[in-house]
Amino acid sequence: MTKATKKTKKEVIQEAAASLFRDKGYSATSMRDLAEAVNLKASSLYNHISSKEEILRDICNANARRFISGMEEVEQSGESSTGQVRALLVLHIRAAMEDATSVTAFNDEWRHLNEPFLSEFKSLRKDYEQRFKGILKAGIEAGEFRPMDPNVMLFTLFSSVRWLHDWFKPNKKLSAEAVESEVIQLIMGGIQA
Amino acid sequence: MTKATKKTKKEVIQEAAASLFRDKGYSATSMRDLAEAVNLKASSLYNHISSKEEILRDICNANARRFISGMEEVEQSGESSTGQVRALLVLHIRAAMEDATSVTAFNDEWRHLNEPFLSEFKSLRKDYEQRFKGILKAGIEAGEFRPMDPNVMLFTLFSSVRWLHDWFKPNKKLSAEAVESEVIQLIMGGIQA
DNA sequence: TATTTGCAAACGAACGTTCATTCGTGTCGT
DNA sequence: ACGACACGAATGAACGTTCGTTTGCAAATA
Repeated sequence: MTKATKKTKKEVIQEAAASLFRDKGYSATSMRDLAEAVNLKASSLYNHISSKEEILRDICNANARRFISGMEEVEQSGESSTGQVRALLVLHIRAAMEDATSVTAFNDEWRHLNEPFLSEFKSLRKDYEQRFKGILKAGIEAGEFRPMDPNVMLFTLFSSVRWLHDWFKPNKKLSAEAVESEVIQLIMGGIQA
Repeated sequence: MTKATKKTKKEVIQEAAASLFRDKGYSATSMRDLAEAVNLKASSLYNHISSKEEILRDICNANARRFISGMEEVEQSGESSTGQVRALLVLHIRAAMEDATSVTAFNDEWRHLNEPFLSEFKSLRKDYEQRFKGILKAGIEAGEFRPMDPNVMLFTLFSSVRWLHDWFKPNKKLSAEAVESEVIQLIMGGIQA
């Protein structure tokens, strides 16, 4: 073993699930698919997890935590609006590239949560959006960004970094760092005054 | 009524399906859900369509046609690279706003196609991407756009307009025209030299 | 020995789809 | 104007399959 940290079987299952959710979607991924991916039978999964939805819930919560704590760090940084947006872009881009499977589930599959978790999740998400929008508004008022509808700005920013987990495979010609810097350049160039 | 043509039941079913596919995803939408949405029983649907997958196929094909014919028009326009990209952005934005449900299925659910339709679709998509990328490369070489990896450019453009079908609801404060012009401004500002 | 893990078997529910049948409507030949 | 007939549309019942999950028990691990 080259890896020092030993993964629990539960973590192995969660990662395999995230990968299947990305490739086929939550609904189209069966517990038998998942079991096969971790060399078990479907019934054995339940020694480690309590339901299919719990897996999705854990994935969504872990990612929500990641983004919210990143947001908090940015808010307390004292940076300019430009610096804050740049830092948030880095947060999104790194997450998409380092944890592609997990972020996909977070982005695309959360709607399959059941209540009350669905509402909880949506409210976390809304909160994050509001705080992001606040930064954009401040930047517009400060004259750092072009005058523009902050909603359009916000969702265009969000979307621009959403393709990464879908299409990006690092290679010789195009490193992760290069992608990061080019995407940021492109987007910041579009919003700056 | 501006539209003279009466919708066939098949079209009604297709539109209801597109809407359900957007809200719940293809896999999570059952034929009984769909039947209920058009006030029928599941078995009755098969008087009008031949399978669940056929519905998805029709949605994907209709949208593929739309984008490809738009691309052909742009290629023959003799516009500058800037003008061509701008026209393609309009194409994507209008499609997302006028046909939100259909475009969503097109964007997100095509992977549930079975062979051989899946491969056919992917090859159409690839072709479209290559032609779009060609325009971007020409713009870079002509000095109209910043020197940048064309793949990063391409996929960032694609993604930027993908939020529209998800989030945009026209209202008094933000018309479709305003969104269109602001998004274009933002993106073109990001890529122009 | 006590606890954790895995598995075969089985569960009810839901899935997409097929089938025989029914009902209404328009079109025949007469 | 008439019954005969074809046809599009809708239905309830049922098909075989797959779904997520539970159960009882054996093997491994502590």
